[in-house]
Amino acid sequence: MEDRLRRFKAGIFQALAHPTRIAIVELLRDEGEVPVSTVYERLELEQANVSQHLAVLRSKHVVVARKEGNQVYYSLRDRVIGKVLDLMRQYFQKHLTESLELLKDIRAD
Amino acid sequence: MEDRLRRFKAGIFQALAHPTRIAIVELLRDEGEVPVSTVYERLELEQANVSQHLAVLRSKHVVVARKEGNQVYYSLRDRVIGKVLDLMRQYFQKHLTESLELLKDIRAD
DNA sequence: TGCCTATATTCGTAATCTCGAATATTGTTC
DNA sequence: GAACAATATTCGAGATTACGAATATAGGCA
Repeated sequence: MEDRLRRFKAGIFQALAHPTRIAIVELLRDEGEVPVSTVYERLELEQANVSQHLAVLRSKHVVVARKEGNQVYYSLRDRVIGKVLDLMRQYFQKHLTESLELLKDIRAD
Repeated sequence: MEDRLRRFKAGIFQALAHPTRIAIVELLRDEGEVPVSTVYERLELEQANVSQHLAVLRSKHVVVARKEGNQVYYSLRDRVIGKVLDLMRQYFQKHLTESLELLKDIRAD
C-alpha cells in the first residue's frame, strides 16, 4: 500500500534519471507544446532515440502526446514536474561548491 | 555545456529512482537523524542491502553520515529533497482521483 | 493506388543496477 | 591482544536500460 506509492514516485524519478530526458522535460517546460521534430532538432539527437525517451516519459505519464495530422505534439502533463526541476535548481545552486566537485567526479571517466 | 549540469540532475534523480531509497529518504525526513540499524529494522530489510542503498544516496550527497562511536547516523543533507517528495505525493493524489473517476465512468455503462 | 513525411517499435548488444551471500572494516570492551 | 557489534564492501548472477540500425505504422497528397 505504501509501497505502491513509493514505486510510483520511484518510477517518475527514474523517468527523469537521464540527461536526455531532463533536456526534453526542460524544453517542454520552456516551450510548451512542441512536435517531435522540434525536440530532436533542438537537442541534436537521433529521431529514434528521442522517440524512445519520449516513450519512457509517456509510460510514466510525465508527458502527454496529442496527434495533429501527420505530427505528434508533446507537452508536460503537469506543472508539478516543472516545479520539481525548479526545486532541483535551487538545490543545485545552494550546494554549488559541492556540486562542482561532483561534476568533476562525473567528468572523470 | 548544459549537458554536464543535466547529468548532475539526472544523477540525483537516479539516486531517488528506487522504492527502497524513497522509503529511506522518507524515514529520514520524518525521523531526522537515525542510525543504520533503525533504518533496516523499520523497513524490514537486510543490513547489507540498506548499506548499499545508503551508499548510493551518499554518493549523490542526498544524505550525510555522521560517525558516533560504533554507529553511523544518517540524515538528509537538505530539506529540499523532502519537499520534492511532498510534491510527488500531491501529484500522485491529484492523478489518482482522475484515475478513479475514469474507472467510475467506465463502470457506468 | 503509390509515395512521401513524421513518428514509433523492434532487435541485438553493451552497459548498468539489484540482490543476497560472503567478507572486510572499524570501534568497543574485556 | 581476542571477541563482539555495527556498518561497509566485494562478488556473481539475473534483470533492466541505452543506443544505433533497421523496420513498421499512420497520415497526407498526387
